[in-house]
Amino acid sequence: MDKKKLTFIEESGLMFEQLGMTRMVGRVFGYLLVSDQDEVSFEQIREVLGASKGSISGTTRQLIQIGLIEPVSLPGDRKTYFRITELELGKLLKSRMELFGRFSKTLANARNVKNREDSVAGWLLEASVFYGWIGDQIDEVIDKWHREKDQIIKTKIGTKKNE
Amino acid sequence: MDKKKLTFIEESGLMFEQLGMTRMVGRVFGYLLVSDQDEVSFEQIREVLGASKGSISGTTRQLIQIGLIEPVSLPGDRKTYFRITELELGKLLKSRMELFGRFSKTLANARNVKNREDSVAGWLLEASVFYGWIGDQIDEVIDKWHREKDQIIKTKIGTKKNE
DNA sequence: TTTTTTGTTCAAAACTTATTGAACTAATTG
DNA sequence: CAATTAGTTCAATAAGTTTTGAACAAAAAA
Repeated sequence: MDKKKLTFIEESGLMFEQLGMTRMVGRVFGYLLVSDQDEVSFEQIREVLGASKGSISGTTRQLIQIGLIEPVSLPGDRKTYFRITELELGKLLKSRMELFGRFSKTLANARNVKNREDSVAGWLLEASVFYGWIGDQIDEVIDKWHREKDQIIKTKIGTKKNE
Repeated sequence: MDKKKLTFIEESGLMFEQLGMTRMVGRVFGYLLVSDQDEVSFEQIREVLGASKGSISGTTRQLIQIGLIEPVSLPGDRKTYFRITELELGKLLKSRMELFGRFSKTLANARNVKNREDSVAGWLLEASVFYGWIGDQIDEVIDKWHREKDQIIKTKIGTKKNE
């Protein structure tokens, strides 16, 4: 396997780790991203990543659960293959934003628990409104993306040439 | 200490854990949020949370580093006190969005590593543009918040009464 | 200067999470 | 049906992280 690809796979592992998932999740996802095949077999993943069957089994399960990859089975072939789910963009972001929604609720709750209307209480009110509001705003931005993406992508590629 | 507050402190711990920080970080922050004092001493935090000095020392350091709390010292008092930093809203969100910026770069990089212009490559282009673009959009949304927050908060409180 | 207070540091312990590997199940082939 | 292949499960282990606690440093008080 191409050295560049292996490097990329490790990078991907580290990135996913930073996003709160495991390194192995990032590696498997990274491998499927850069593979030159449409789908890759369980055994091939295990071999390239040098991991155990148990590890690949658990990791692919997680990735399927998150929705980042999907299993593929072929007639006349008992192996399981995997491929990248071409996610609707914004879904991952939306799910991350839900964390902020919960953060917002916790902040609102903090306010109820306080015995004093001090400056922190004022800030808590503002913050809980903010994090609630921002969720809706981001939904709108994502809608805008779907409406205008062709234009946005064209523009982006255009400007890239002049960098 | 109020039972409601202790419950809140634990909730806060769990939430911060989910955001990728430690439980103790969440607890200290939670305690400062709901405390009825403007600032709280090191020893008081240690006592309420039933943790060691070493633990409080490391945790407060982290929280200061993130910018969520700040140390306060008083003349004629050798103790260190801590209080919530009344963060400009949106800063936390912005720093989280930087992760998406990096995600975007990683996706763009994956595209360079591939030897084939397949459907995943197309998706990678779209995704890397998306995650770059969304960062700017969110900056705009945050600016909008600062311009219109008074109105937004008033509206939110108004609707809350009718829930 | 000696003592006390306040907080820091860091090695060890406790805990948590990820990974392996061997035994197992399910499905297919011959 | 027996043999083979593919993948799962789970207990044991490895790896990593957090917390403690004892020794230490800094600063103020006596």
